[in-house]
This record gives sequence, structure tokens and C-alpha cells, in this order.
Amino acid sequence: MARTSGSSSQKTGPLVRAAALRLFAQHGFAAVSMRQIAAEVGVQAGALYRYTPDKQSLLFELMQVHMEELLTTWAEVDAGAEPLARLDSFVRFHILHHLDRADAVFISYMELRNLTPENFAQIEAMRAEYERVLEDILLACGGEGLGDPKLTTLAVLAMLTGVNTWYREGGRLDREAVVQSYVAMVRRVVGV
Amino acid sequence: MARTSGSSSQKTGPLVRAAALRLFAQHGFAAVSMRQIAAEVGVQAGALYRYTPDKQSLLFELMQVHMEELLTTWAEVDAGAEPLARLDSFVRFHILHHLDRADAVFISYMELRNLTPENFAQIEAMRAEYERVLEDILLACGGEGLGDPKLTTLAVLAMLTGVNTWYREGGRLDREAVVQSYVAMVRRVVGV
DNA sequence: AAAAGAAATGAACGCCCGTTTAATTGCAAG
DNA sequence: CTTGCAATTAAACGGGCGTTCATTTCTTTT
Repeated sequence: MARTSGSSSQKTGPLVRAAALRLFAQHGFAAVSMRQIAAEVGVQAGALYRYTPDKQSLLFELMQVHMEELLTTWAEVDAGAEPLARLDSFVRFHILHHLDRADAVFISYMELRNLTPENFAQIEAMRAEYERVLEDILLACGGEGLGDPKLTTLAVLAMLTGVNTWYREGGRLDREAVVQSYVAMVRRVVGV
Repeated sequence: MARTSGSSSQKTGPLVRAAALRLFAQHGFAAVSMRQIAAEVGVQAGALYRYTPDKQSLLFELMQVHMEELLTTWAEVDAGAEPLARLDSFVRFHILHHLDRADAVFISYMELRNLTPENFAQIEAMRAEYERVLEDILLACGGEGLGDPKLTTLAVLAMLTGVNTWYREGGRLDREAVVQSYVAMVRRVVGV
């Protein structure tokens, strides 16, 4: 019978993914070797292959989990209230969720080109689904100034995701101040 | 006397940089080998070292030229007219300039972590200078809704640079339509 | 205590890396 | 036509790469 509790493999698997996440984000997928990941976990390189078929799958799984979590978490948060409240709620959610997962966000934007075509298509579909979420909210808000909805969606998402590139904990503005500023800016972009 | 005209080195240098630019953008700095760059130029790997001291300098030079060109080109374009016209002009300039240099833009955002600390600091200084350009314009516009100027600057730049991630020639919207939409959106963000 | 089998090791596989250097090529000046 | 030198080659350097696999270690169940 297989070992079922306290086994090392139930710990090592997550450790491998955590190490890969951190190292990929810091140095880039191509610049990180399986031996580096193994060293971070405290294991030899060969042992990693009990937890992933290869390096590429390791990357894909990190992105996949990240995108799935993004979609399901929003689904839980979304109260489906009146359009304007939903918009504010989305802005807050996006910023805070992304700030809490800086490494995964970084990887998901920077390492798309290292995915196989099939894996890329899968990630891209989830990204499109997420964009659709915001687009639907914008359409429901329907500000009189709202121009092309798809273009506005992409503009707002770029603006929001951009926070990750400069926000630092303990900086001049805290999270709440940032959220409130962006809520106000997004409202103005949308024209409501 | 040295050969002064029609020499091969006056051609090979630019070819090396062009090949590196394209390959770095497509596959990432770490994933591209000196042998790949050499093959693209039609030369052996060793020959590259007449045109760059090492791979890292090749990357740095590409970014440096890109950032310098960004700053000097804006300086030429900037008419220094009334604030609102300058803002519109900046939006137009940023979008079109970046769309014309997709590879260099991509590299300059994605490969920052592959720079040595000294090289990084130099690129970062130029980026800060560029941000300052927009911040000054925003302050001059001084919309009543304008919140934190630095935060607004970063939000607008993220929004504008984001165009590069989705715009495709021959798509649903042409450049002029995109520019006009963004001019309108940026005006609203700034509150003027 | 013995058996079972999962987890991990460590060595090996063939291959590619960035960079250096002596030797060669080929153009242009004299 | 010779000479000089810039441009390039080809080979080599030590080292790291992703991945595989026979073997060993370790933990749990019986």
C-alpha cells in the first residue's frame, strides 16, 4: 500500500512548484536550470521528475493554476450587484489579487512565448475569459463616454496590471490608497 | 591605412544588432545563443566579438539606443504648445513610436532583469526621465479630478504601452482609430 | 522483524553554451 | 603586384544543460 500520510512526496511537490515559481519570476524560465530548482528544494535534479514530466510542464502548470485561481476567485467575490458597484469591486479585486501573487503574474505575462502552442492556446483562452468578465461589466455600466468596449477593456486591464510593476509594500501609498485612486480613474475612463 | 568605404564591418555591425533584437524579442535573451545570432547574420559565432564585448553588452546597447531614441524623438516632436494639446500629442507620439518598434519595446520591458546593476541603473534613469515628461504635462494640464500625479502618470503609461501587446496591423482598428480612442480616454483619466 | 514500494540519489547520456585564439581570407592602399 | 591589416574562420576551452535509470535509502504496513 502506498504511503498516505506525512509522506515526503506530499510536501516535495508543492515545494518544487514554489521554488520554480520564485526562480522563474526572478531569473526567467530559460535562465533557470532544473538543478537550480532542485537545489532550492534540497534535492537532486533527477528527483524533480517525480513531480513533473519536464521543465515545460512545470511552467505550464504554474500558469494554469494561476489563471484558474484568478477566474474562480473572482466568481466567488463577484456579488453581481448593480453595474457601477461591480466595476469598483472588480478594480479592487484585480489590484489586490495581483499584488498578492506578484511572481505568478510576472511569469504569466513574461513566459507566454515559452509555452507549446497547445499550452499557449489554453492559457490564452482563460485570459480571454477574464477580459470578457470586465467587458461585460463595462457594457452594463454603459457610460455615455464609453467608446469601443473591447479597446476600453484592454486599456483598463493594462492600467490595473501595471500596478504590479511599481507597487512596493511600505512605499508612499498603501494598498487602500492605490485601490481608491484606481477606482476613481477607471470610473473616469469609462465615463460613469 | 584602414579600409574606409564599403567595408564589410560597417554592414555586419548593424546586422548583428538587428539579428539580436529580433531573436531576443522572439525567444528571450537567455534562450538565444550567440551561435543563433551568428547564424542569422551568416557568420561564425566568434566573429560577433568584433562588434560586442559580450552577450550582455549586446542586450544593454539595444536597450540604451531604444531609450535614447525615445527621449530625443519626443524632444523633437514636442511643440511645447498649450498643455492639453501637448497631452494629446504625447499620447499619439507614444502609441505610434512604440508600435513602430515592437521588438525593442518588448525587450526593454522583459529583459531588465538580465542587465548588470550598473546597466540597469542607466536604463532606469532614462525611463524615469520619460515618466517625468508625462508627469510635467499632467501637472500643466491640472484637471480638477487629477489625483496623485505620479500614480496617474504610471497608470497612463501602462495603458498606452499596453497597446503593443494586442495591436496587429490589419486588425479591426487602424492606428488612427486607436490613437483617437486613447486620446479621449487619457483626457478622461486626467479629468480635463 | 520482515516485506513492500515510494522517494531520492548519483552517475551518466549527448548536446549546447559563451568566449578565446591562432590561423586564414580577402580587400584596398602603396 | 605586393604588402598590410581588417574581417572571419575553425577549433578548442571548461562547464552547464535536460533528462534517464539502476541503485540505494527510508517509511509505513503487515
